[in-house]
Amino acid sequence: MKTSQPKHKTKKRKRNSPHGRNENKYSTHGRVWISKKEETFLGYGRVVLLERIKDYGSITKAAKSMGMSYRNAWELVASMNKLSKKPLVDRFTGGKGGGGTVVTEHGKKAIVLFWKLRSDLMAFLKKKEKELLELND
Amino acid sequence: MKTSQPKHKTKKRKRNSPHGRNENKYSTHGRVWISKKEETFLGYGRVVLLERIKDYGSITKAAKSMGMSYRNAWELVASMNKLSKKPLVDRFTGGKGGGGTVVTEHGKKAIVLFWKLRSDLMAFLKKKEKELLELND
DNA sequence: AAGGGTTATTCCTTTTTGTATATTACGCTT
DNA sequence: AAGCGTAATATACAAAAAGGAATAACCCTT
Repeated sequence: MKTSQPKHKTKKRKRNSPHGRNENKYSTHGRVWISKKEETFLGYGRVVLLERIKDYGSITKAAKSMGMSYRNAWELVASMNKLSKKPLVDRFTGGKGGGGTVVTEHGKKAIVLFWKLRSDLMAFLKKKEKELLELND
Repeated sequence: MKTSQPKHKTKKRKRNSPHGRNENKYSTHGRVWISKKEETFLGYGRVVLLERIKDYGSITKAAKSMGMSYRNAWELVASMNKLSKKPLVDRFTGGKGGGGTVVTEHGKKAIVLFWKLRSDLMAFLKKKEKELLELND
């Protein structure tokens, strides 16, 4: 899964001062989202939710798996589908297993596209963090 | 001032569809901030506040000028100064004019540095927005 | 000594946000 | 026809965040 943590710690060493104590360094943070008509379409939480739905086939289970209330999850899904010309998920109620929700092909493309956007942002932030050294004097 | 709007509309033409109606296009948005020890140090609102303080020499007037409560502004200033090794502003109470707050040289450098970070983010977002065309099919 | 305008601080109200719970509809399964 | 687990929806409650107002402290000016 895109959002899972690596199983082992990275070998990269945390930079300490030459005197051996940890410094409080400035760090850059950022968020990106995609919107349409002043309304949020895709953001980090929404895309994670989409992935969980893809994994579980159910809004209920997806919401529970990430500690989110069903109502909140449902509202996010409704908003995303409303703003997208082609739906990101197909929902059906009743039937085998009581119903379910599946991510469409278009939804999967949206997921990939957002992760690309976000990883590029992360690279941007990492690069920019080095420019903050002048604040540390 | 960095945050003021241009006096005249830009000549750049808004892109319409070939059929003449305005489309609802996807747009990218983003935010950046600088933090230290999991606490926000500099963000958009904070830096705008710093600039207003630089212009007015007073937290009270700066806050009023941007529709912010004095209390909120004071808390932001206190947080920024607390997190910065060298203070961003010097505050003095009583005296000529009742007191005041001035932005230090280090504070001015922080302002410039943050605007550079943010303008680079804006350029990044503008570039990334073109990659969203595949969502518009 | 009084005034003025600012910083600094506290208390309380209001607004917003999130959560918990309950109910209905649905359609396949048995 | 009854059961099942889900989507869909509404209501009430709780927690948290934001905002407003009031007050004290400060020190120069007059």
